[in-house]
Amino acid sequence: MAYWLMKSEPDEVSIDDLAARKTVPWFGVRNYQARNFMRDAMRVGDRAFFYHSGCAEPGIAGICEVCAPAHADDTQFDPDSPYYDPKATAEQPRWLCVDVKFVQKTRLLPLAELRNHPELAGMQILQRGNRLSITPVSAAEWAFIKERLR
DNA sequence: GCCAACGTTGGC
DNA sequence: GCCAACGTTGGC
Repeated sequence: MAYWLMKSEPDEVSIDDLAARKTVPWFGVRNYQARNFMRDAMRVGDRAFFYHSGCAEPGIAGICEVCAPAHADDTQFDPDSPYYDPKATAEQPRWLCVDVKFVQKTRLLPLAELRNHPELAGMQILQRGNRLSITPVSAAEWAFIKERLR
């Protein structure tokens, strides 16, 4: 079982939205590295920190769990979607998503606080210029952060 | 709104 | 295959 950090803009899907909907497809990933994590490395049962980005209070907002393996992201086929990709076809989808289910909402653990812990300095999300929306989290980082989410 | 960093595109 | 230009991400 592996651990992850998954970014979402709360305007689009917040931890409260996930709590209300129970499960959501992780649609809208348009980066090959993040797609490949979903396709090749994420497994049902993996857990992830649900991170709010692009908002007033960026940080970890909760925990979710992968509940379906990677499948075609429907938004790539929808001309009305901002995630539409004209080069994608049903036979050869380009973009995939896993489904995640709600596990718990936590206190908001701000990005600034993550940066304060030397134990977390190696986290990919904290590296300069990092933009990847899905990043792996080590077991040690997972345990350290979970302890501080109470 | 600004800006640094990064990924993608497309001409050559 | 190179690389400049462009668009996007995301914190501040």
